[in-house]
This record gives sequence, structure tokens and C-alpha cells, in this order.
Amino acid sequence: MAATLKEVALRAGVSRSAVSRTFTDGASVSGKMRRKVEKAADELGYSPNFLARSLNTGRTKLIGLVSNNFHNPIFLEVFDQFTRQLQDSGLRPLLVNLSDEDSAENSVQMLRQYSVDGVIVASSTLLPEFSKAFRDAGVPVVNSFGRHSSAPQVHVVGIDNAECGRLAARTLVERGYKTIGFMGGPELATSTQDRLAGVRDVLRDHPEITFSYSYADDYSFPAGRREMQRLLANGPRAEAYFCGDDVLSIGALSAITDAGLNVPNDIGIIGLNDMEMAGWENINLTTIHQPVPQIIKSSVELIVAMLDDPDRFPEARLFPCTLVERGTLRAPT
Amino acid sequence: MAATLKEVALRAGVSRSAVSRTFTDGASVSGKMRRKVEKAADELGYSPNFLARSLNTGRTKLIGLVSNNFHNPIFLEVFDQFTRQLQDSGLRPLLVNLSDEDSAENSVQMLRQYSVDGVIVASSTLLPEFSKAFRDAGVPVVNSFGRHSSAPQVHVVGIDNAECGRLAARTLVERGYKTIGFMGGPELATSTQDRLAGVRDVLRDHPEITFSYSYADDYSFPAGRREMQRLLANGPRAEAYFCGDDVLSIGALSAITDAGLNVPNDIGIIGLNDMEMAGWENINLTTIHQPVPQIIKSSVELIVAMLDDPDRFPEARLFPCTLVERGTLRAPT
DNA sequence: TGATTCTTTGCAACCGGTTGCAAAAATGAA
DNA sequence: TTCATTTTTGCAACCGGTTGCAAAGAATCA
Repeated sequence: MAATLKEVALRAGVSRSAVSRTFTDGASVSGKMRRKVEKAADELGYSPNFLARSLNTGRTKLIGLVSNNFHNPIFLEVFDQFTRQLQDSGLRPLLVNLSDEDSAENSVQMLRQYSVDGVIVASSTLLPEFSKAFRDAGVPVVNSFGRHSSAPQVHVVGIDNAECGRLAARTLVERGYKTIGFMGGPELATSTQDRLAGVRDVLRDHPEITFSYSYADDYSFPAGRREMQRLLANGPRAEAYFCGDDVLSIGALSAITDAGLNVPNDIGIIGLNDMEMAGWENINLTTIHQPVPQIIKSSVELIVAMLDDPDRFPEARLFPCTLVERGTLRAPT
Repeated sequence: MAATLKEVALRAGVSRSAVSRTFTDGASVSGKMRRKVEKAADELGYSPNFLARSLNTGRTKLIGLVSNNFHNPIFLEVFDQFTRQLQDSGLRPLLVNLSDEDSAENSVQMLRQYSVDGVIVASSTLLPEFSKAFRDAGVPVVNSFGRHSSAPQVHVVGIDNAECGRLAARTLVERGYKTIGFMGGPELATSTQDRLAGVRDVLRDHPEITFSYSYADDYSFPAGRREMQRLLANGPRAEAYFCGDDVLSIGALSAITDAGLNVPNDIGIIGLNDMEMAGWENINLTTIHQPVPQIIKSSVELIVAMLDDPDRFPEARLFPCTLVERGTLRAPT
């Protein structure tokens, strides 16, 4: 169907190299030749085959975009941003859904077989080993929304989770809450542990405050609702909870409302992410804003830089989070 | 970095064809040869380069997944399903975000340059011309969630929007609502017009019912909220509204609640899609279920079939929608 | 054992491009 | 006009694979 370079060369009556050169930036072709070739190419509807080209150049402009988080609404925002940013850099995202556990091992090999120029792992819950597998295979990799480490093994772009925990705790302390709960995400996720540690950092200076914590099974509405129902049923409840993320917060809010309690009068809730939905008037969640567009912009810039310098020394890029005041926490005293 | 076929051949002391054959299904190789080659391949960590292979076979197993809908939460479910189903069929989704208007023209050429085996256009708002551009370029294309037509120009998989309109109208009539409103999605979307026509079909037999309609700007929470606020402010409101989709419904609900009205006592709402969030206890939206997994499964099957028979005659595959009873419509009288 | 058939293997051409090199053409200087 | 220099062009090899074909080897049969 599609015309090939050879056919264009034939029709224009020139060599194949000449055709190749007119479609290669910075190659040497005279104006006359260029016009002749472009005319023939137009008539045949020719455009070069990127994959054939990639065999020579070693660059496919394909970037593996790997995630295991296809249920948290914030990831729609994440995919939106990634696709746009990658497109703006002339790169193409090859999307990999890692929700099936078994696909994890395969996906490394699969992405290598498609000769991706780089891989972006967009997940806060995937283990660092996964990202390292790409690095070990010589494929540039950036872990977005991954764990901050002082000695990163792979490039990480995200937020300082411990600092987020501190921000949440400081906020709750300022508001005068005397009993505080942390309803974290999955216990094994490093982000969860880092945030918990941050909360503890702050509360260490406030021995008058009673602190408790627990974990939701995953980042989902039902998990948040279930865990909050358990907390409400099982004993003294805290005056305010810092939840693992916004979707967990929304689940928790629904449990609280169903129990006949009022937010923020009876219980305060503070989330994390500031996804679009958190600002919906019927949710109106006070939360900690994670600068998703910046994180993604930076991730793409980093992967672009790695295309030129694959052995670039691993760095961690952290972005500050800020409090977004809405309606689920009582006003400062 | 990665080992090539030639290196494996050298190390195993065999010809390049022999190596190629051991990695090609159905090729003739003896057990002894296969073992020799696999040993060498293992030692070098070799796996074949799909893109180089594609030059000969003419198949990349790449499928363009094109959408312009990165703000409606249901599309996270859509991407989840598509990526899984494609992966299960051994295909890889190359994701294209068409939210920037300018990218529409480019994307056809771009996907051709990457030699995708097929394209899935997942959108109810993209114009049919867009899908046709692929067909005209000889690229198999399926328009998922597209408009049903009795003489389809390209393959369409989705729902019968007129029938959905009839189902919604019948439901509202049965519940005894005497004034009914249709708060549609974008006016120019064919799905909107088809649903409106379906509603009218049914109401033609019920002259006692007062009917009115209007459109939201797009499928989003703010648009639904804004339009409902306008409806509430500007005149006699209907007793129940059929909204263009769930996210519009949720926006409308928030406007209604803010106005001090009660759902379903003062106003009834019925949505369309039955996205995950519609079932959240704090939303609890009565809605029309669109069988997303089946639509996607069928779309993938269709694109797979087209790989073997690109000139397959265009067909429309429609799936039935069903009512999901929750809490935003009053009980049948 | 030799003749016949089936299986396995390597050669070489090809998929759709790029690129180093040397020859050819164009340009400038004298 | 001639010669030196620069630019443009085509040849041929190559990127990493596949595949038709014919020769070599193994298996079957008499």
C-alpha cells in the first residue's frame, strides 16, 4: 500500500540515497534535487518508515509508559499529561498495563524487543526492582511518582513523601486536633511508610497528641470506605485523619457521612494528590497538592536527557507539595 | 548493548537462518540445532528485534489507540480494558492523545510512519471523517463508542444511542414523571442527537408529558453543574432529567443539592455509562449501564480479524444497555 | 546396498531505510 | 580558460532480521 523509498527514487529518476537525504534533517541535497524528490513523493503519498529508519539510527522514539494503576482517577490526569508531554518532545508512548502480576517479568523483555528508547514507570507502588531491571538491560528509565532515596539507583521524579507527612501533621496540629489518625495506603508501599515517618517526626514534639495508624488495602474508594467503617466501629476514633490519597479520603468521607457524622465538625479529613475530583463541589476535599504536571514535565525532560547520555548519574527530583484548603478540616483555631 | 542474531549465529557456529528459524514459530529446525542455538542465545541474552522482523513480515503488532477523552473518569476504565485485551491478543497499544486539535491531521501520518497494524479510535465525539482517514490510507480501523449507522463506512462498536434514549424515556414515564428534561452532552456529538431522538420516540406517545432539552458544553463535572444551575435558575424545572453521561449527572446532582433540593424527592436524575464512580455510596446514581468490557473485547476481536482481512466489509456491532437502579430516581408507582 | 523420499541446513536476496566514501558536478580564484 | 576547492550525487555496504531455493543429510523402502 504505502509507497517505499525505492519507488520514489525510481519515479524521480534519482538514487535511493537522494530520496533518503531529502527526508533526513541536515543532509546535503541541492534545491533542485529536493524539489524533484518531493514532487515524486507527493504524487506517491510517500512518507518514510520510522521503524526501518530506526534500524540504522538506533532510535525508535518509542517510550514505554508502564503503570499498574488503572483504577485511581488521578491516573487519567497522569496519562493525559504524559501523552501530551511525550508527543511535544516527538516521542511516542507505548502503553503497558501491569495490573496482571504475571506480566511484570515479560514486560521488560517485551519493551526491549520493541527497542524502546526509554521507559517511564509511573507508579508509586511498583517495586524499585522493576525499574532496575530496565537499567540493567541498558534501557534509560525514569520512575515517576516513585520513592525518594538519598542514594537513588534509578532516576526518580516525585514528591518528598516524608515532607508530605510532616505537612499533614503540622496542619492537623495547628488546627488543634488532639487525636490524630493516619489511614495509609498499602502497608508495603514505600510511600506509605515514608509519609507515616513524616507524621511521626512532627508528633514526636507533641506528646499531648494521641496518634494511631492503620492501612487500607489499596488506593481505591471501597478500600477507604471499608477501612473507615472499621475505624468507626472499633474503638475510639480520632478527631482527624490523614488519608493515603484522595480516593481513599473520598471513600472514608462516605463512610463517615453514612455513620451520621459530620465533616469537619465531628471528624476532619485531609487527603493527598489534589486530583480534579477533590475540587468538585460535592466532595470539596482539603488535601495536599501534588504538582502532577511539573513531575511529568520533569520526567519527560529527564528521559530526553538520558537519550543523549544513557549513563547519566541517577538523581532524585523532588517537588514541593502544598496545602489546598477546602471543606473537610476545621479552620485554624 | 543487546545481542543480535548474527552474534548468536557466530557463537553457536551456525548460519543466521538457523538462529532466525529457532525463534520463528512453525519453522523447521532439528532438536539438536535448536538446543545449540538456544544455549548461545541464553548466554548472550538475545531476544529477537520485533521491529526488524516487522520489515519482512509486514506486521508490527502495534495498534494505535487514539482518544480525545482524557478527562472523563470512564476512560480510565476504557484504557485499562483496552490495554489488557490488546496485550492478551499479543498486540501493543501506541497511545495517541488527540486533545490538542492540531494533532488530528498529524496523527494519521504519524501512525502510518510507525506502521501500526491497525487503529482503534476510542471516542464518541471524534468525527467519522477522522476514522475514515485511516481506512482511506489502508489501515484497519475500528471506531469504538462511535455512532451507529445503518450503512457504516468504518467498523463501529458501541451502543444503540437511540435505544438508550428510549430506555431512559420509558423508565422516566413508568416512574410517573410528568415533566421530563434531557440534559445532553455536546450538541454536535451524534450520540447526543441520537439519544434525544430516542427520547422523543417514546414521548410522542405521551402527549401529556412536558418535555424540554438543553446541552452541556462537554462531558465534565463543571459543565453538568453549570447547566443544571442554569436550568434551576431559569424557569420551570423538570421533575426528572436524563443526563448525557454519568459525570454530567454528578455535576447536576451537586448543583441540585447546593440549591437545597433533594434527590430523588424534588428532582430525579438518570445518567448513562454506569462508570465505577456511579456505584460509590456517596453518589449512588441510577444510570444506564453501557457494557464497556464487552464493547472493548469486541473491538479488539474485530481489529484482530481485520489483520487477516483488511477489506472486511464494515459492520456495526451494538450492545444492549440496561438500567441500573440506584438512588436518584423515585420508585415505580 | 542403492534408490527414493523427507527433513534440515546454508546461501543469498530481500524488507525499507541510512551512510561512508569516492567520483562527478558546480563554484571560485587566478 | 585552467586549476583548486567545495558541494552534490550515486555506489555499495550495512542495520537486524526473514525466506525461497537448492544442496546436504537422514530416514525409509526394496
